[in-house]
Amino acid sequence: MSAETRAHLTELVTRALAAAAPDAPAGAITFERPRDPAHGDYATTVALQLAKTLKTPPRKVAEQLVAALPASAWIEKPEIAGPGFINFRLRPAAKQRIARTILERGAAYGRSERGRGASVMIEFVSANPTGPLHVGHGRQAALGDAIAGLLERQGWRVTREFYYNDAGQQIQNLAVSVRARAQALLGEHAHFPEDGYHGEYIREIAQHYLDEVGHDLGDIESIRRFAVAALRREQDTDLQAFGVKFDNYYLESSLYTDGRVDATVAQLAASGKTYEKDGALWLRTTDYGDDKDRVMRKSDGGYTYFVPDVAYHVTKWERGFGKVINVQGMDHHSTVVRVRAGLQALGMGIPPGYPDYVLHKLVTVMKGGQEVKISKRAGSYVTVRDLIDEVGRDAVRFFLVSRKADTEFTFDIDLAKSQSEENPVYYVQYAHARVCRMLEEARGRFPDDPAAHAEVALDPLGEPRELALLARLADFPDVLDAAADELAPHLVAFYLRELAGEFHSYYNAVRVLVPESGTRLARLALSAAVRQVLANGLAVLGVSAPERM
RNA sequence: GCGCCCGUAGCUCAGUUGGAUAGAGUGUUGGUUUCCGAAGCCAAAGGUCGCAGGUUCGACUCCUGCCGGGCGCGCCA
Repeated sequence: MSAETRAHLTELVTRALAAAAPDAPAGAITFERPRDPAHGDYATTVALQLAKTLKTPPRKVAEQLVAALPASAWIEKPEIAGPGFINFRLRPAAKQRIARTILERGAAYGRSERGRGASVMIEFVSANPTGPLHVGHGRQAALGDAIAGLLERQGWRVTREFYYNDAGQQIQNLAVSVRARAQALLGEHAHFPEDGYHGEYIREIAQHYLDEVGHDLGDIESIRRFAVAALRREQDTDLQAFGVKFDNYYLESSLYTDGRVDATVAQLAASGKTYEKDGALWLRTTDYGDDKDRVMRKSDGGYTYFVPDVAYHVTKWERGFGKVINVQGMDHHSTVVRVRAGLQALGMGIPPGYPDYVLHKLVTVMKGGQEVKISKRAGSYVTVRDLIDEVGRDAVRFFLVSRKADTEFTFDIDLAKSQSEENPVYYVQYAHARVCRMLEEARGRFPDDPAAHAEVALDPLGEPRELALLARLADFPDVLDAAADELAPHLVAFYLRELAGEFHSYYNAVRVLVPESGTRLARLALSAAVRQVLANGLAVLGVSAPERM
């Protein structure tokens, strides 16, 4: 629903309410799109909602409201249906307007200022440099970047951040693994660590390391630095191929070197929310909904991982991000309560729900009819690179955001390959390419047609399919609003699938390039509007909108 | 055992924050191309919304209890 239409309908109903039911409690009037188009373009349930407080049957409330409704140039006289729905039907002129609006606004159609320029950070991927990115990271990358794209179009100042641990136990494990492989390559006897990284990439890194340093392995620290740098490069290359770009990389190690971890512990201790037991320092996270208290400082003096996590989120707050969204796998959900509890205990005035989390379920990968186990240590997991190489970047990105984050995702590689032409993304991209060709064809056949479709009279657009298409185009801003509010980019993917379907159906039923120029121009304008919305929607998801394919 | 998440058509999934007769894709079956892209379109068939209660004008949606699946439950990260 366009902003103008919403404002107009709200105005009409508000005036009718004031006239017919002055005692009605004030509340937001909402409109919905009926599932069945026969019920009109928009419907409101205010009569049903008010029936109880007004002590009047809902149907009667509806009748009184409709009787009091002022006349409008935008909508037909509404109908009452069922128990008391009020159904509105837009006049064709009101629907036709949307095409002009889209062509005038272009890439900005669907943008809003709801974020008011406030800063939001989206932290996602955040893979440690211990191996290539796996499909779970791919889901995070697709989700996080799409959410970032949504919020940018809602007027937020978005920062994409990648947080990683470059100095922990896992990194040490990586270095030891690489050293063992390097020693083996030199023909030396090497003890490979039990829980080491077994992937082939470890051997490659070891080989590259030897190529650089020769036979003298050097100390473990040199190996660590080399391995981390190599894996960071590989991850960056993959992310670039995926079309995801981060504004900032934050190193966990820096939290220690700049004293933030110690400062956080001291601050928590001062808050009175900690206690010593069994030689360790505990945080009373049960005060904030956790099911048990958590150790902050182990009896050996080291910190548990959630302490730097809290310190890290303090930096987000202090860097001015009033809104923070973390995109992580569901296996991290136990950290949600813990991190929030830590932030609360600091007493810095950070809101209880800070930060937001989008947790996604695991991606299971099927290949050759067998499940491929996702495990860094096993080294046999499917990487983001594998998927991109096999089914293409656009298909992977579209696919990975086509489902709600909290549902399990089965990515069958064989299926994705064999059916790649029937992927939803191809269907949507094909629609875009089809309009592009149409507009090109029109330029060739009717060189005298003005290019400025926005100036064209749109009243020839009256076919049911055209009106349905116009209504669908008008939904786009609402879809973006809902997707941004719910951090649910799959809504955009579904919308695009439906829009493309509506469009293909239209193009099969109606000829655009008819001799009559008024009709032709109006249909070309509608086509151009469809193309624009497809392009805008695909841009949100980070998927390209090809002009031909 | 405890906590969180999920359960909708054969399969993969939506469901507009409680609204009208439950929706797509895919698969199956049938139809469709002198003409702007058939990578398309049209139609049929396919349902105990996991089960049982409760809340109310009205429940796939909210509450309770079961059943099934996933994840987490360490002084690991």
